[in-house]
Amino acid sequence: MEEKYNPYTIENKWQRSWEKDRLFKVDIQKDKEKYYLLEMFPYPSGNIHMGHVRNYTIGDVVARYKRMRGFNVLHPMGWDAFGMPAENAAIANKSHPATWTYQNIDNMRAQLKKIGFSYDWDRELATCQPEYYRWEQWLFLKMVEKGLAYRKESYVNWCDPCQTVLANEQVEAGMCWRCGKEVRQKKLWQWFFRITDYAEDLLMHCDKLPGWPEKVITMQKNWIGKSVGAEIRFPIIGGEGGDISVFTTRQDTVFGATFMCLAPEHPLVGTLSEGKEQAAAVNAFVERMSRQDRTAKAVETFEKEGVFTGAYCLNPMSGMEMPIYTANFALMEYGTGAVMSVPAHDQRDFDFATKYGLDIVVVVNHEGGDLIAEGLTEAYTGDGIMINSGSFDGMPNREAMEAIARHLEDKGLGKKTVSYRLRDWGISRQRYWGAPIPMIHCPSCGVIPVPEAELPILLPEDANLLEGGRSPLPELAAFAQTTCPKCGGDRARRETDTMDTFVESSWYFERYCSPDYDGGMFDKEAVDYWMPVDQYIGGVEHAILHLLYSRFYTRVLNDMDLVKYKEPFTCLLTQGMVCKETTSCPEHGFLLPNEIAEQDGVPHCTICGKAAVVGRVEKMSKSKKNVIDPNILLERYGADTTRLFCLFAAPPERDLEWSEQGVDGGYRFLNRVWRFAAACMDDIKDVSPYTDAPDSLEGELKKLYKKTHETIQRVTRDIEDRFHFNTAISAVMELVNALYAFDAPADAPERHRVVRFAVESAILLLSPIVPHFTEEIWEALGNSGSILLAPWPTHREDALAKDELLIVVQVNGKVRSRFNAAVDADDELLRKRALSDERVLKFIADKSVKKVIVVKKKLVNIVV
RNA sequence: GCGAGAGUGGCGGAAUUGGUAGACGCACUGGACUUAGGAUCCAGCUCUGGCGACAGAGUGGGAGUUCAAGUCUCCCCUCUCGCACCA
Repeated sequence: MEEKYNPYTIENKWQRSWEKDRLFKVDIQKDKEKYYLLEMFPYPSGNIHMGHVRNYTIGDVVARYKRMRGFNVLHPMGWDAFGMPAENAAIANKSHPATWTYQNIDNMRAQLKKIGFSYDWDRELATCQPEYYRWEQWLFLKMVEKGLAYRKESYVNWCDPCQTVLANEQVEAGMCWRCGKEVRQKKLWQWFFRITDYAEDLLMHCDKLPGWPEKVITMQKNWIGKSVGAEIRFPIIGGEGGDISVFTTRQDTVFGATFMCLAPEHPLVGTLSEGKEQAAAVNAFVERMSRQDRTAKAVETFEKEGVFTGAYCLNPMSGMEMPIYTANFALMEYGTGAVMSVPAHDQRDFDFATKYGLDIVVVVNHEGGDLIAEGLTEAYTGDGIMINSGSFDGMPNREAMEAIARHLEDKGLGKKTVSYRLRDWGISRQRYWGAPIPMIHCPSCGVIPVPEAELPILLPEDANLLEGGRSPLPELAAFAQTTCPKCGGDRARRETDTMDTFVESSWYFERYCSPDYDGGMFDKEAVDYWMPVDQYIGGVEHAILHLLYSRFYTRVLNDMDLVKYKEPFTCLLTQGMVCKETTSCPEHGFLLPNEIAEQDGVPHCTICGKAAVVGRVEKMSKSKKNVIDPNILLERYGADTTRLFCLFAAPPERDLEWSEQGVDGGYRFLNRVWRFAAACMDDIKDVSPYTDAPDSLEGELKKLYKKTHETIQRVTRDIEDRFHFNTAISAVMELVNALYAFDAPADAPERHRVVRFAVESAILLLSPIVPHFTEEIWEALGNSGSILLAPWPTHREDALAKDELLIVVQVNGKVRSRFNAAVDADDELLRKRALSDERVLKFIADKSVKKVIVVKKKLVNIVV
């Protein structure tokens, strides 16, 4: 064993050794229990960043730990390879997205290998490969068959100059992020997945995911957003039997509905105002609303406004004539797009009614109170007793909810129903770099699926990307022009939209089970063995979309009998962000690390020399210029220190704050272990570790032996139960400290064997965390075979047994003294010792003892 | 506004079922070894008072339950995240 720890040579050595022996390759082994560990695969953006390093280190530790516990561990890695950055980079570099993507993949793969992650690289996949998206297209056709994929016209953010659809994130204050021109809402035909069919099932199973963080569960529940209420129809006056259907959760207040509000996009808005004097104003309002940025609008500053359509409807319960408005606070996407407005009991309706001088009718009176419409300054939204509600007067409103719903159903005026916030998943992207949607538009036959045998529909490689990100596919005749599979007509066109990249990431975990399978999406036997994923790890930013889509997709596969389970991920860990303080110069804004220089302990801007300001600790991001490149860490300290730091600085679910000193500390610890091992290696390399009962050991030896077993127990519990690697590491640090403090006579019997056991245990416990480092020492100890094939150590109960226990003595709950007592000391003995303790006597001298509480093996509390 | 999580030394963070608050690490201080050390080893390190033994206070604030509260209950404050005119 070298005297000095040299991370570079040993990391190189072991990475090559693992690869040569193909140690991470796994196959189905029916006789072994499987464990599928998955980290969210990266988008191949070009470089691995600290967030990746943290995510994958956490996963790697668990994978290596589970392997040592005897599981057959599947731990794959791949690339979420379709997406916009590739297109943008290709436009900027005048190259092709595929070139850019594959270069990035090569680069990032090499980086990941340098960190020593234990992936089965034989299973690597990239979602932009035709062998992958072919099966996605196949499932799309199946979903069309089942009616789960469909086409409808819907509103999108559209930029005219750029001729493209923008994602919500690309609309900044109503303007296009690229050209700065106004974005408008445009109606386009788009493909959707009917995720709303599964809303109830997705919601119900939220409570059957005990291995998921509470936070993610509630986020999913809120996103699905179930409301129980009623649908009520309001006949349009003079509308020849037509009516307006509304959704409400407060059907008890229906007698108080005094006007109606329709979303500006509601189809009735145009027809109701048509030919009336209000028509022009209504059209102008609708037009103005369509230009409003619907995502970035600040609610607080958003004023409720609307215009009267000139039409009226009838309140079916109160018989009142209600004016019909179109208003900006009515949302087409929710419920039916129409709101029965009850100003007395809904704040929005109240604001609107006050503004436009509309009637207010109180129908729920609060307990013992006397609400009158005239005196109201705000809506009363609480519970109470029904008034002004015909035969329902006097009923508690909670009861009236049920009674009115029944009444409406009996009279055929409405029905009880539920509404969800969740909307169908729009998967069309007017983009090039994605999986083509396998459909054909024929002028005579309509929209026709591509025959299965023609899959995959390849994304043409010879496309030239266009300025502004506009998709070249519609203009690429070789791709777009085709013959109709039904009538054979040659005037058919391919669908030129591609699929949302979230579709690819909704089933990649199944593909990993049999990545080369060409008879379907996956080999059923492989999926039956490996799936579901036992532990999934990734950033909380995917708490809703990716995870919800994957749960939906899995249900679709389940309904088609392709898989046997409904939930793809049994346990989920969402790791926190990697953060660092920002530093900025009053003149030059955020500063890069190399633009900061210390002068008299104060950071200065090296561009202008002014004092720089150290700002908040924030997520590492290029725009904040507080990014640390993992490559620098790998060069300066090596992979093991980098891994150790990521795990030691914070528990995984919490944010991790970058600290130079923290990395140093980790490096120092490894060196400390190394030096100890190197110093005692000659003594211990040829002896077998002491693993017998502790009886024949004494004094220091027994103490160290016990400490070793305690450490094994603590580390195992910390990793197994809760992934608290930080405390696992600190437990090993304590053991190492104990080794340094160890002071048994040089000739004590069994000395070397006990030390060997301690050192070897520490190495084994650390091996999932710092695998190269521990391999090297493991080898030096004379062990044959890789440490990662060694079994995880287990503790002996008899070694943990204590001879004496420290008993705490409290007086009135305050600790006043401590003493050692035999393990089996009974209450009476403890009581006597406590009461005769000299320090305790000081506190009870002039008082009378009221009560003495004795807690076995722990403490005595004396109440005076 | 609704929902979730968090608040512990100078800092990152520890504290099974309520039972020694501050493990471990960083920073800092002192000592040892050294030509030297920013290496290493040993020791100290919540605050206040005291040379000290020790005493008092202390887990965002305030009440409560209890022999005993960082931990349980209620109210309040602050921060972070998510959703947000959801009818």
